[in-house]
Amino acid sequence: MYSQINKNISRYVTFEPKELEIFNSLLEHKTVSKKTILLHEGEMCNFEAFVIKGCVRKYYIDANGFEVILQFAIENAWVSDISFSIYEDNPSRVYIETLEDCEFFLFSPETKEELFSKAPKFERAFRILMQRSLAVTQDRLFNTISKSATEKYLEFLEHYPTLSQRVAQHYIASYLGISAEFLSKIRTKIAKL
Amino acid sequence: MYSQINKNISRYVTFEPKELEIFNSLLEHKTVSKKTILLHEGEMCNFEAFVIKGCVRKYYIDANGFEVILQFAIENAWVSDISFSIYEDNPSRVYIETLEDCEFFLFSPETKEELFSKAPKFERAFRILMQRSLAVTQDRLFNTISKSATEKYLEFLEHYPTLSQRVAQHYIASYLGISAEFLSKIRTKIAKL
DNA sequence: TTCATTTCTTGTCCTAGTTCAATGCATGTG
DNA sequence: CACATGCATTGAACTAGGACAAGAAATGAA
Repeated sequence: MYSQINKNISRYVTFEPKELEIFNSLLEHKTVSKKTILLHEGEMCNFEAFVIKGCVRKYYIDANGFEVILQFAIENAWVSDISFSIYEDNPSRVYIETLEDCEFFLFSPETKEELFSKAPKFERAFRILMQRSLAVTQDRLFNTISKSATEKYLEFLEHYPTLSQRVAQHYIASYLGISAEFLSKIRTKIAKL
Repeated sequence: MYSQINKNISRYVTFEPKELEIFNSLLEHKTVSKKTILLHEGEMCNFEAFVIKGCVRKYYIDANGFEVILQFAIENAWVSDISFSIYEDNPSRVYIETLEDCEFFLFSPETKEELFSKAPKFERAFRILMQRSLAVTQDRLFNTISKSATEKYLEFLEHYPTLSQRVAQHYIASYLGISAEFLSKIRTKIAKL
């Protein structure tokens, strides 16, 4: 049950069995059905979630009412809204929604603190996870700015080979920052090659 | 001399004078003249820099030879290439260049480790800094995807009021992900209002 | 002060991607 | 099963922004 998350958290920092025990004891296990919104815009995000099974999307709604998907999180990924740390008092601007039936491990900010005080090495592990998310996001920013829609789509397929089967195309379009219609045209063009 | 950086690092974590002393003793002070490249593509980034004075840009070069600016760092900001943490063995894909005469405090990865072992609370401070960078980058990704060039430029002016005076316009264009010519057209249109 | 280099502006033409239908196809639900 | 809703496709018309070129203005080095 805990092997997935323990493997994930141990990727860059090695933990003692005892430390992992503390970690596991603080996790909350949760099952959520498809199409459930875990976090609404305007709420405070009081969790950090590790996806054991399933798929979620994290998205903003822009000034014109369009959804912009910031992240897909599938098995072994973390999701949360960390933007509260920018505008400390302000509530979240993002939505987090399950796209499939999901299974999670959850943390509240308080239990995270408890973890850090009981086993300080986790501070380091979470710093490195954060660092990796930043690197991924920077990479995506670069791609968004410098690549054509077709290039972005092909790269997406390479990077998330299973995802294109699992989620609706218009979500992928939204993730890539292009219209659903245009993605469809790209796909027919690619298929003809 | 150390008050700026100490204020910065103490923003989210409170340190004892002794801890700050350790921190300061590990910093390397460096003066670099304008137009110096601190990090070339293909090198390992062996520093994390805090800008005391001056301005630097961090950029990629895309497949067509175009520069894409990922970050401007001015006084009290941190710059580094953290992408090494994604592709552990791979060297950096980014350049870091001073745009003005600059003064820095520098850290090597080794001294950072030394700091963490001597004063573990810094692990936390750097985790939170990382988290903030991630939030800023996510925000920027959202803007890049969902806003028009004009909106992005106006927001840039609001967010970095001094920067538009300090750096060449084509750098700003590159940061916004638009062509220098188009930015110029936007500016004349705005001026006519 | 002069010449060279970089930066900024402006115009013209062009294209990648959008918007708005309309249509067909899946799907899930009672 | 039928029907409603959501999803993907296609086409036509449109537009934001890019590419290119040429000139003006600013900066800087000698």
